Amino acid sequence: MKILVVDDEQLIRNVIREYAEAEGYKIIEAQDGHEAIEKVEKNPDVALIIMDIMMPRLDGYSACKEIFKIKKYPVIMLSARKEEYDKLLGFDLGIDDYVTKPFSPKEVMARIKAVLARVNNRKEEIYRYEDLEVNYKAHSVKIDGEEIKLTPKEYELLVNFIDNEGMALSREQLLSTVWGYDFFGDDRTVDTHIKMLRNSLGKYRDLIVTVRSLGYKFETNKE
Amino acid sequence: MKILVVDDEQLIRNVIREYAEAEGYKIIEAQDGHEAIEKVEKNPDVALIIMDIMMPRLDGYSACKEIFKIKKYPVIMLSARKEEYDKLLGFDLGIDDYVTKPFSPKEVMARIKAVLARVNNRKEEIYRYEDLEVNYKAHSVKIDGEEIKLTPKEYELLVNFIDNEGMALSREQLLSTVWGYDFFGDDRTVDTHIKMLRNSLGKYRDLIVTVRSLGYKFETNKE
DNA sequence: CTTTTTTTTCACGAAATTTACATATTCTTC
DNA sequence: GAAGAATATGTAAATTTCGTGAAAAAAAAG
Repeated sequence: MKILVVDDEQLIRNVIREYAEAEGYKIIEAQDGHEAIEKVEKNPDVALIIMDIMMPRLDGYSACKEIFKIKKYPVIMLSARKEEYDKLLGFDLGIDDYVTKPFSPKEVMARIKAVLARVNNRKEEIYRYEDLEVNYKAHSVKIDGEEIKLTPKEYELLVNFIDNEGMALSREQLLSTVWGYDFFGDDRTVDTHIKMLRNSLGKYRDLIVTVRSLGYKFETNKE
Repeated sequence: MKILVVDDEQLIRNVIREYAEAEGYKIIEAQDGHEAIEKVEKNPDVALIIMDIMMPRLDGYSACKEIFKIKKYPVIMLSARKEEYDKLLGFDLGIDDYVTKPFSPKEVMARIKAVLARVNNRKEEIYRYEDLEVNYKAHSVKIDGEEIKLTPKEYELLVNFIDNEGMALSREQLLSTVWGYDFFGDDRTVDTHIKMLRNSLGKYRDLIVTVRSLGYKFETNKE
């Protein structure tokens, strides 16, 4: 999970990097608002932004405003003085949390976790097609009311297909979204998992359509 | 649904009002403990009280004591310093949640929702499934009418599972809700406690289902 | 302060899952 | 309908994840 740390003080960036990397997060740094915007554009998959308010060139508020035009990212604000907090509330920018300097690294880590947990907790729907039912909350799949057991990869694959219903996905795409950007294995691994997922899907095995020379797609006949 | 916000700082009251009304809640305000008691007497149908600890005239802690004599309302406490939590916990007043200042409006809203959801799920004082019985008030668990002894962590875990029946919970989620958001230990600690809880649950050990590569869920077959 | 209970860490083995790869099958093109 | 290319399938080895017990650490009780 990527975190973008925006602060003009290198010491602050280093401290957060050290602690966050120990927790398994990937850190990207920026020194000011402008650089923050650039980094977000290059790394649209950052999960959280930690942003100082007072910075040269472009301050934290303004940078957030710009960044939110691209996408509404979760943000934790850093600031030196308490009064700035009141301003923040007034601005109603949609800041997720706020930490005053000086802070303990432990506190920042706790807040990072808290914000990410809250943001990630928004799955609630159930996907249905005929007698196929995917319950995201329960992490379960039912066919004809009977729960079928999927391995983690099968489940992730299926969810990814459903999220991109009707769209052909290349093996590379599937590898990078389901397996992760750091997977260095064989393309054909996908085929094996498709095979297993199809078997698990039983009478719905044909929802996964082979797109020759490209990859696969999930397609229902509902129109 | 009515929420009573008790804080001497108008800014805080305004912020909470603004966010809560956007979510469809009705807000009543009070500036101190005495006023809070008055407002509760006038509006006995409030669904939740958000209360600051440090206030002039009558502090939040004492106000709660008085209010609970009327009725046990769900309460979220606000406080400026962390040490104040410990006091709260020590006094075991039955606070549902607490938030440290400075807080993010979103965090408070998330907690409001969580507390209300939990309270609504607990209309009954006792959770029952077949011969499993959890008495929230008494903090006790019975199987076949026999009380079983759970350690505090086992009990908290079980209650958390029941509150989220059917939902797959990651180890991180369990750690942050049962252990607290500032727990910095090993993920696998959860496994050990699951093991112990399962052993304690005897014939109901299978109600706790492992969700491979994710965590665990509490699942009954009742439909 | 000592004893007891509870919590946490950790490492091992078992079980489930993932991967690679060999072979079979299907599809496309001519 | 044959050749070549791409996909499907079966198998077994490699890896990951989980359950468990034991011991260390921490907290609570005496």
